[in-house]
Amino acid sequence: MPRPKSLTQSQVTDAALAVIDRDGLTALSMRAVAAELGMATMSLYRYVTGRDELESLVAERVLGSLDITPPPGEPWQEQVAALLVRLRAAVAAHPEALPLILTHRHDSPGAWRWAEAVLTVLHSAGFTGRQRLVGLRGLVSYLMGALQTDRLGPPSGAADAGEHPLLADIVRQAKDLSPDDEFRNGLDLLLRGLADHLA
Amino acid sequence: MPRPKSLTQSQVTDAALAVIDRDGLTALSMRAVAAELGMATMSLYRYVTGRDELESLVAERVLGSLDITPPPGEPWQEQVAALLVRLRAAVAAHPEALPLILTHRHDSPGAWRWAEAVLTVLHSAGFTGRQRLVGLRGLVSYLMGALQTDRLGPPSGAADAGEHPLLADIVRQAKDLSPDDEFRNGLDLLLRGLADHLA
DNA sequence: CCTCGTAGGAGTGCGCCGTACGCTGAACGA
DNA sequence: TCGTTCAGCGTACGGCGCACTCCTACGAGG
Repeated sequence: MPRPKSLTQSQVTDAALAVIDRDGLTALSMRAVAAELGMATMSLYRYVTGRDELESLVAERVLGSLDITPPPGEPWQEQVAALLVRLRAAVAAHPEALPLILTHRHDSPGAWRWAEAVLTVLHSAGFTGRQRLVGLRGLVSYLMGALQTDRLGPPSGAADAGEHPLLADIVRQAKDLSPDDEFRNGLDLLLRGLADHLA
Repeated sequence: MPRPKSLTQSQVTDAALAVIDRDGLTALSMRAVAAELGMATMSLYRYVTGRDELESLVAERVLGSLDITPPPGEPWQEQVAALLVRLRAAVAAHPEALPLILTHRHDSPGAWRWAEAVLTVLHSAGFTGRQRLVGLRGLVSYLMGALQTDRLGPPSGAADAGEHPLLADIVRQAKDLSPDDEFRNGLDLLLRGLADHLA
């Protein structure tokens, strides 16, 4: 009987993500999202209980869109790697939203589905429950840390070479290694460690 | 000639860290720090250029207090592990300050000294420049991610067992594994991968 | 076709935040 | 004693998240 809603929760979420991508996470405010939609600030509260829920929705938007079917016919290492690379890509598509995703990854259905997929691969590969625990946590920690590192960019080069020659060398070498390759190399370290455990 | 300062920058930093430890990072405000010191808000600006500098100082307080001498006579794995465990302990002593530390770790002299120490161990162990790059970045990413994971606590158990049996199993098993042991186990995965590279 | 209950958009205001600016008065050399 | 300098602080401003209150206009019952 009454007037129909003119927006959906999904549209509000999109607007929030657009603000974050364009102006950064610090620019995210109810006022900014409302402006993005051409509405009054308080109108948003018809679709969302508050800022916290809006943040959850943004995180779930990113985490819930993952393809969690591991590439068939590959060894378990490649299947795990593919799942990690996909998650990394999805988050890296919205680098400014990273802190939100880190905060909400423990109450996101999308993140649960992804974790279950990784665990399924490890289970099929023959890892015990304890090994799966250590493996998943290690992989996820590495991924989250790597995303954070990428987002901050290089160490600003302020470390002077005289006092920290090896660190300066690292900064120099990092220029010739793409973030994607670097991530994959670090990931291989973990996968190698896991394979040793299996044997 | 004028009235002497009644505080030091260090005392202001301590007060900020006290506020963070007691009431959380969101409670950190210039007003709160001033109240902690029994001063008016604007008095703080005599010691600190603004909130940003205060945050840097807090991060440096944590990162700059690290013992960076690796335990002598141990194999390189144990030396690297010790450095990582120490950094983890220092940050975990102020869990609420973690986001600050993550943000400022690239412009912190204390963090540079620590990184140089890790690289020195890897260099002595015979790793090439490229291997040191991948190794350090992998180790640091894992550490940062693990700290983040610990801070968030367990996955809130909301993942229902029916849909995600393996994940539910992980949550159950995690209860019997202390965060310290879990960290060390994940770290061993990386160290094992590194050792393989060396051979 | 008219009427009217109600869903929902918009305005206002409160209590926080960081911080720019300007005043007051204490401490010390002359 | 006086002058100078600067520590400490009061005020004010613009921005934030959010609670509350009005007013609009939609669409079903008669």
